[in-house]
Amino acid sequence: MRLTSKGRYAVMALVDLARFDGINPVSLRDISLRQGISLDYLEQIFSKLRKKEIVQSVRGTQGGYILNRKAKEIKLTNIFDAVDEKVKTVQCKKESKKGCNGKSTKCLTHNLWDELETHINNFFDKKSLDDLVKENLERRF
Amino acid sequence: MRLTSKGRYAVMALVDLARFDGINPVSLRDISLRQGISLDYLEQIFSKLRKKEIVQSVRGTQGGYILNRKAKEIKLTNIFDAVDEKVKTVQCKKESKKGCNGKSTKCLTHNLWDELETHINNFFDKKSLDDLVKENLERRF
DNA sequence: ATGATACTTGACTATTTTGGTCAGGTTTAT
DNA sequence: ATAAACCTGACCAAAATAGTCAAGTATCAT
Ligand code: FES
Ligand code: FES
Repeated sequence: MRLTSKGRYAVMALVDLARFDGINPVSLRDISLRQGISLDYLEQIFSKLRKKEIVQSVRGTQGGYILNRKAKEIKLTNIFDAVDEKVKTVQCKKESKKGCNGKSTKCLTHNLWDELETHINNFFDKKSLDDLVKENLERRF
Repeated sequence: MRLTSKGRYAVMALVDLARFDGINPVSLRDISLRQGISLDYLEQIFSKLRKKEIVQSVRGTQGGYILNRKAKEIKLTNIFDAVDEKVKTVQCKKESKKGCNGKSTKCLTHNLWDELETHINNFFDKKSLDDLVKENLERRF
């Protein structure tokens, strides 16, 4: 089970952005430089974040991105969701009664993977962007 | 974050095998047929399980595999470990003080990913093969 | 002895996913 | 006007995944 860079970068970038929340738009260029993430890649990521209304864009010179909701109300779940970093423990559709490889019934371990998925999502549901910023400041001093 | 088939199959196969624990060796062919997993792929998986002493092999006719320890003492952690299904939330080495892309310091979110990794591993540490077999029997009746 | 069954090993490969890059826009503050 | 910054879509190389294939060796049942 690996966390992909896309998900990691998305959170990293948003934590960076959240630290300036309410002051000025933050340009991707700045985030790119500070966090060492490719600008082009960031643009892909923020395009998705904007579509899911996690951030708002400000175009033109001095533009950039700002949070579209309060940091406390942005959970990791929302972020991962926006960039399609899904937690997927099975291949088969959850709703379907069929099993993985087209079998007529769910496998021996199906329930286990459901539990696992829930367990991981719990973690993402609890953590908000605000938590992350605060934890980060604490560590700094 | 996706769970790979290799890990899923390993657990699936071992649950199947554990149900016959202590009676007879179970052949991969049988597991293959019952669980719908390619025989060749199972062989790769069991080769690793044997090397990590999760199972023992019995060669020849009527041969197969048996558990090498009690089902209660085989945790999901051990299984995933054996088949190299690692939980990896970061790229950078844990021990190293350096960051991901060779940066001189760890990133803003590094601590978060460590927490996540621990959270997931907790789940794997708790669940034993025995638990799985029992849960499965309960559901059946 | 001799099949047949089943484990053993290692190489090979197709597909998918990942982690980007690149080229060309459009918008807006100064 | 022009530079900063967002926006879009296509493209691509490398890695990971999910296997297959081939050629064994060991052991049991008959
Ligand atoms: S995981 Fe799909 S059927 Fe069990
Ligand atoms: S995840 Fe590697 S430095 Fe933060």
